[in-house]
Amino acid sequence: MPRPPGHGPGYEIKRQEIIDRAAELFARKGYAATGINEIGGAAGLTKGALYYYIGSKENLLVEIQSRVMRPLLRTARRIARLEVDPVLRLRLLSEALLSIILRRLDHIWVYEHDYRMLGGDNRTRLLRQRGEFEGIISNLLAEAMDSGEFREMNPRLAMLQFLNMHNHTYQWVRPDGRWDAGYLSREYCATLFTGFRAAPGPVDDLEERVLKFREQHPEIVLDPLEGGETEA
Amino acid sequence: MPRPPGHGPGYEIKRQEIIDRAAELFARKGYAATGINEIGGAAGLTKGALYYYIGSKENLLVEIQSRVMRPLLRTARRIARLEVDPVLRLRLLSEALLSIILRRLDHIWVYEHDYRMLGGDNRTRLLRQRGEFEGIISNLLAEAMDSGEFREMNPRLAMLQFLNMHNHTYQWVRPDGRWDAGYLSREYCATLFTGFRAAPGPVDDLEERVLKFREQHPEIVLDPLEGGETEA
Amino acid sequence: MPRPPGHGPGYEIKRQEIIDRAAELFARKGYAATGINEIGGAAGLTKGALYYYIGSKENLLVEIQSRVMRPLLRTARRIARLEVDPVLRLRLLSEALLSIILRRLDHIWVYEHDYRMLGGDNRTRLLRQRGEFEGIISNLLAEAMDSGEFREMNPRLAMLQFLNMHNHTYQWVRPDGRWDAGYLSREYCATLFTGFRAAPGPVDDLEERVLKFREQHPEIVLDPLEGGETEA
Amino acid sequence: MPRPPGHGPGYEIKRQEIIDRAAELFARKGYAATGINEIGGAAGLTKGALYYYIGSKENLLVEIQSRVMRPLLRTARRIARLEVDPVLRLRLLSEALLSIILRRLDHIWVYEHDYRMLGGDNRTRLLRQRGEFEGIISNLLAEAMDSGEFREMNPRLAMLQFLNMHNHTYQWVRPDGRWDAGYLSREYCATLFTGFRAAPGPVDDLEERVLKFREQHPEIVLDPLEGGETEA
DNA sequence: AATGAATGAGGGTTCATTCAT
DNA sequence: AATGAATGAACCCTCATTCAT
Repeated sequence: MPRPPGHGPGYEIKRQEIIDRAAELFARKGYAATGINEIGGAAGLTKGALYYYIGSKENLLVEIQSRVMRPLLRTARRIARLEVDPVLRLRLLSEALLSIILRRLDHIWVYEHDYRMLGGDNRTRLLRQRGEFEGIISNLLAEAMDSGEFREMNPRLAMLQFLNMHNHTYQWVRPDGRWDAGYLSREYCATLFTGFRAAPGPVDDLEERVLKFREQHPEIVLDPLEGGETEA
Repeated sequence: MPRPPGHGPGYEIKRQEIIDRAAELFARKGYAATGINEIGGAAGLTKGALYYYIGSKENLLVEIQSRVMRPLLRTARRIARLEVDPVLRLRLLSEALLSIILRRLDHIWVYEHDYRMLGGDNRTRLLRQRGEFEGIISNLLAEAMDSGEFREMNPRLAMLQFLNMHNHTYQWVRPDGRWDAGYLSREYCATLFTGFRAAPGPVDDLEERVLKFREQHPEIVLDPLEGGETEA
Repeated sequence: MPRPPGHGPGYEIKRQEIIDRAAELFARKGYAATGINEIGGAAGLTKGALYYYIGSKENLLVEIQSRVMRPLLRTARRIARLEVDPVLRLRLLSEALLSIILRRLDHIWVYEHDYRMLGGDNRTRLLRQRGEFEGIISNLLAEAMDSGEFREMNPRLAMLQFLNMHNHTYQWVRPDGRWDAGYLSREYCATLFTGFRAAPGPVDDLEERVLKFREQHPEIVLDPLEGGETEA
Repeated sequence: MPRPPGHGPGYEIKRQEIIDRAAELFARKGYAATGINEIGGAAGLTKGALYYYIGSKENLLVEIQSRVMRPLLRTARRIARLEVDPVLRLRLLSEALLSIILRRLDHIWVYEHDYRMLGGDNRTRLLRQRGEFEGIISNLLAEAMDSGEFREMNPRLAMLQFLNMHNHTYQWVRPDGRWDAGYLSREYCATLFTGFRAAPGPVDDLEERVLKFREQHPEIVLDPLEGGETEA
C-alpha cells in the first residue's frame, strides 16, 4: 500500500522493518496501549518520519493482519487443491497453520487480539478472509465424513474444534524452540482425528455415567455461577 | 484511599451493575480502548460519581477477572475432590468451564484478552490462580493415564489441548442459545477423550502417509512463509 | 464564626479539633495540596459531616490565621503598653513571638506559607493586622532610638531585621524541645540589640575592606548571576 | 520518555521563557494552586505544546530550584576559597545571597515555599545542596570565632541567625529598586557582625533586667497562648 | 448530628496526527 | 527522507462543595 508517489529504494525495506517492530510492541502491550512514539523509538525514527512510512497507526495493524492472512490463505488454498486424501490434507493444513503461529508469534498475537480494532472496510475484508479459511477446513472435514473416514458430525462444530485446538496455541507457546510445528501438529491431529473417526471407542459410555452421577448426587450443584457454598 | 467506610444499601448493587456495563464495553472494544467516560455514560453516571463506586479503572478489570476466576476455581476444586473416575471428573469440569464461558461471555473476553493490562500484584495473583486451575486439570489427566484409561502422553501437552479446545470457544460462540454448555461439553469430550484413550485407532498410519507424501512430492513446499509464489 | 443557628455542646470542641488536624495537614503538605477528604479522615468524619462544622476549606485557613494573629496581637499590644524601657519591651515581645512560633509550629507554617491563598476580605484583614504588629515593633524601635539606646537607623529596615530574624525560625526549628523560646530570644536579642546599639564597634572598618578588596581584585566577579565561569 | 533527541535552535530559548512564566505564576499563587493550563496560557502555548517543552510540571519546579541553587552554590564555593579574612568573606557571601534574592525574586518565592512539593530524589538532592550551603556559612563563622573576631557561640545557631536574617527578605522586599543588595548587605552585616563580635556591649545587662521585671510583676503573663484575657 | 451520593469543573498527562521547512 | 513543533481531543482521576434524608 505505497502512499507517496515516488520512493527511494530503501523505502519498502524500512517500511517492513517498522511493521516488524510494531508487531513486537503490539503483541507485547496490545495495539491500543502502544503509542506511536514507542514505535518510532523502536524503529529509530522520529514521529514525523514514521508517518512518512506508515500513513496511520491502523495501517500498521492492517499490514500485520495481512502478513498472517495472506500466506495462510494462499497455503490453505494450495493444500485444498492437492489430490490426496482429505485427512492427509487436514494434517498438512494443521502443520502449516502451526508453522505460521510458531514463527510469527507476535503477528499472531496481534491477529488474534486486535483485529476488532480495525475500522469498517478493513475489518470486513479480514472477516471475509477468515470465512474463506474456515470454509476450506469445513470442506475438508465434509469430504472426510463423506468418504467415511470421519463419522457424521455437525460440520461447523468439527471445524470449530479444529480451530480451537490450533488457534489457541499462541496463548501459551513460547518462541524458544521447545515446541515445533511438526510435533504439535502430530499430537493435535492424533487427538482430533481419532476423536473424529467413525468407530465408537471405549469411553462412549461416558455420557451415561454423567447422567447416572447426576441422578445419584442431585444435591451436588457444579454450576460455577450457582453459588453452591452449601456443601462447604 | 480506601472506599468510604460505610455504604448505603444500593451501593453494592449499583457497583455490580457498573461492572456489568464495563464488562460489556471492555469485551466489545478492549480494555485499553474503552474510556472511563463511556463507562460512565453506559452506567448513567458522571465521571465523578463513577469513581465513587469503582476507585479506579483497573479495579474494574480486577473485578471482572475475579468474577470469572473465583467461581471457576471454586468449582474446579470441588470437582477434583469428587470420588469418581477421573475421566468423569474431567467431563464435569469441561461442562462447568463451558457453562461459565457461555454465561459470562463478555467477562471471558476480558479475562482472555486483557489480563496483561493488570499491574504487578493483580497480575501475579491472577497468573497464580490460572496455574492452580491448570494444575487441577493436569492432575486429573495424570490420574486417567495412571489408571490406563488414557494412553501415556506428555501431561502438559494434554492439558493444553484440553484448554485450547475449551478456552478458544469464546472467540466464536454467541450468547444466543444456539449452543449450550452440555452439548459442547459432550462433543469436546467425545473428541478429546477418544483421542486420549489408550488403544490406537485406525488413523494411526496418518503420519506414515505424511512422510510418504513429502517424499513423493518434494517440490511442493507448503510452508506458508516460504514464498511459494512460483505456482501462482 | 458559628454558622448553623443552634449547636449542641460538643460543636465548638469538635470544631476546634478539626482545625487542629487541618493545621497539621496544611503545615505538612500545604494548603492547596491538602484535600478535604484527608482532613475528614484525620478528624474521623465523613466529608458531609465535616462541612457541618467548617463551612468551607478557606474557613479553616482563616481560623488558623486567627489562632496565630489574635493572641500575638493581643500580647503585643499589652507589651507595648508596659511602662518599661523600650529595649526591654522588645525583648519581651521577642520571647512572646518565639513562644508562639515554637508552640504552634504547624499553625505558623500555614500562617507564613498560605496566607496568600486567602480571598479578598480575609486577606485584607490579615494584612491590616500584620501591619499593626509591624507598627508596634517599629514604634518600640523608634523609642529606643529616641532614647539613645539604639543608634539612628532606617526604622522600617530595623523592624524588618527584627522580623526576619524571628519569623524565619519556623523553617528550621523542630518541636522537639531542643530549642526553647527563652534561649532563642536571648540569643537573637543579644545579636540584634548589640548590632543596633549606638556605639560603633571594632568591625566598622569592614565596609572599607570590602571596597578595597573589590579594587584590588576587579577581575573576580562574585555576582551569582553573572556567569563567572572564567576562573574555573 | 526522554526529551526528543534533537531540538531546533529556538527550543531552549522558548523553554527558558516558559520557566520564567511558570516562576512568576508559582511565586504569585503557589506551585500546587497553579494549573498547567495557566502556565500554557501565560506562555502562549496549548497544553500539548507546553508538554513538548517541559516534560512535567515537577520538572518546572526542579528547574526553578536549580536556577537559584546552582549559581548560589557556585558563588558560595568561590567565596569560601578566597584568601581573605572570614568576616570579609561572610560579607561578600551576604551580598551575593541578597543579590540573587533581589534579582530572582519570584524564583526565590518558589524556592522557599515549594521545595516540599518535590518528589523523592529531587527533594533529597536539593536538601543536600542546601546542607552544603549551610556548611559553607558555618565554616566561615567557625573561622571567625577561631580567629577571635567573633565571640564563641553555638556555631549552628549563629549560622541560622545569618540565614534567618537574609532568607526572610524575600517575604517583604519588592522588585522596585528601592532596596539594593549592597545596602541591605551592609545593614544586615553591620547588625549581625557587631552582634557576633567578641567584646560584650552596653546592653548586656538586658537579661538581668528581664529577670527583675518578671520578679517584680509576677502577675503579668505575657505568654500569648496563656489566655491573659483577664486584663482586657 | 451526620450520611451517602452526586455534581461538574478541573487536575496533570498522553494521544494520533499534521505540516512547513 | 526527515525534522521539530504544534494541535486539540481525549486520557484517568481528584477536587471542593451540595443536599436530601
